Amino acid sequence: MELKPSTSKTEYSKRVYALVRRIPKGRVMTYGLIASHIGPPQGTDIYAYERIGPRWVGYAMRSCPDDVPWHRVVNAEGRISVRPGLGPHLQKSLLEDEGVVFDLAGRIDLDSFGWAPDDTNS
DNA sequence: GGCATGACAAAGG
DNA sequence: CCCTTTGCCATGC
Repeated sequence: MELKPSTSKTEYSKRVYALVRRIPKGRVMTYGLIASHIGPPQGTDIYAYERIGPRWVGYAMRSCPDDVPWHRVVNAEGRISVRPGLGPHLQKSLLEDEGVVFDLAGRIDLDSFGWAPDDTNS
């Protein structure tokens, strides 16, 4: 897939959406994992990317299309990130409906529910 | 076209 | 466990 220099950021967002759509039901992905799997856009300092990559994913998800299962994206601690205007309640409910279990601290066991594109056990 | 802000993460207090 | 700082770009006003 080509990456036009002038629209690399937009393409990047598309990649994020595409990847998030691939997350199986009942599994979750972290921002950092998404970022590292997609890789930095052309001309991006990869060292800087390792620090801000996850953040870019967050920017992209901020205005997610309706067909993107945004609730399957959680932060590195397995915690739900609060969306502007919405409390964590909705996202938690959506995930629990899919069988995702939260521990007493309200965190997801990424070791069990975390998913990667190359996860054969999808 | 400048200024403030932020779905993150890791480290430090 | 909670709060603060730093990294650094896209987005919104």
